[in-house]
Amino acid sequence: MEQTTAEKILDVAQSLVVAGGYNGFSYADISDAVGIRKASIHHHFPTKAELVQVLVDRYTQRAESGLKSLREHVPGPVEQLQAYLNYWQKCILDASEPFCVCAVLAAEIQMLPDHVASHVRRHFENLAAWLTSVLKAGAEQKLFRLDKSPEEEAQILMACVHGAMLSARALGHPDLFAAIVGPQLARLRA
Amino acid sequence: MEQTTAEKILDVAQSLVVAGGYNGFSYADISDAVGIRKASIHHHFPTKAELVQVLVDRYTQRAESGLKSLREHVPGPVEQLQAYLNYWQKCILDASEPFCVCAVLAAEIQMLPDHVASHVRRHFENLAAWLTSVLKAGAEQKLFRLDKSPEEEAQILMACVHGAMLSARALGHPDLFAAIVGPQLARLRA
DNA sequence: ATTTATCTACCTACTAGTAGGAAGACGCAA
DNA sequence: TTGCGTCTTCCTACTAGTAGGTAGATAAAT
Repeated sequence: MEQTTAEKILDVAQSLVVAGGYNGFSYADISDAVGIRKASIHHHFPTKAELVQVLVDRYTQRAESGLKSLREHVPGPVEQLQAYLNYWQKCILDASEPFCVCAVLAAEIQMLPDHVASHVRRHFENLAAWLTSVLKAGAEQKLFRLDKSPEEEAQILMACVHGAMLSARALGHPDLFAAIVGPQLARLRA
Repeated sequence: MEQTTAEKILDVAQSLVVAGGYNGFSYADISDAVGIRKASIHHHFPTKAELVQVLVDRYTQRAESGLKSLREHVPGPVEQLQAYLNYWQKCILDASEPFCVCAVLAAEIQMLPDHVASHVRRHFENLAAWLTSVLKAGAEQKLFRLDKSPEEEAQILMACVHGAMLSARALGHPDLFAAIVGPQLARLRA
């Protein structure tokens, strides 16, 4: 077996969350897509809250290790940031993952189960921290020219990325992502 | 009577949408909050899709007339933009409307009823158009210095605003909105 | 022999939505 | 003014369908 049932469930659930948020899908939807009965999903993930929590956890960990390996394997801070933005641009353009799981969930965070909400928040913190460290490194090497502190610039950049995803989705115009995010990177470069 | 039942329903529904999106509330929730029976809501709004469509329509119209009156009654483009950002900053800080209705809905636009989705898209178009015209006017008066076209700068700004809302909500830190959006205005000023 | 994964069958609570009626408000004619 | 029909609003009572979740059996794997 190349992929466990639990992983199939998580994959399907993730794309359903990306499409419509926490309340936008049901166990029946997963059941249909995976090809097992509804009750079998409960065997792997007793409750929906638990399922989404695991899903967000997996997403956060993957993101963290992906970002970490960018820092390790991509030469300079400018290129690291570019690679991050390229990743999302590709995901949006080919519609493979047209939105960040945690961004959708953040929009409805007020009515999310507590555990899910805190995991979503943590992803935002991790991403902001990563951007901060890249910007800081770039500024020290005089590759970036920051108007504000690395922390603040990271928050601005993160907001632009999420906002760009939202605009691209709302206006049904995937190219908007690059059009919004590109100039932001350009303006940071020294 | 100072407020009709239909208006009460729309008000309650709007704050429920802001909190949890299209699938984050039910007629029963509205029923509880307004103090009428579930069936009575169907009298005013036969279907949920219709209710949300009217709600988005009302929201879009209010936004449009609000933005229009800013352009008419606030002296200069810089101040008009500032007033728009101040409005949202106030809404977020006092938690009276901590998120844009259309931004929440945009996040789940893929599974929204068609009519609702198109109304949401139109709000994004309207807002982008307003920002474009303010930026264009400001650039002509040498009050703004734009790196890109007014259209592109408007998209960037709109994305920042929505992203800032999202970050403020996700991180539970309302001040973040101003911290993100403030510098963006500052950098546009000539 | 126990654990794991799946199934059928079911439950309760809730979903959006409907049917039909009661109470009142409206205008209008005698 | 009274009385009549109509329209609006809200109600109780209901429907069919779906939500998340459970119980218990079966079969295979360890």
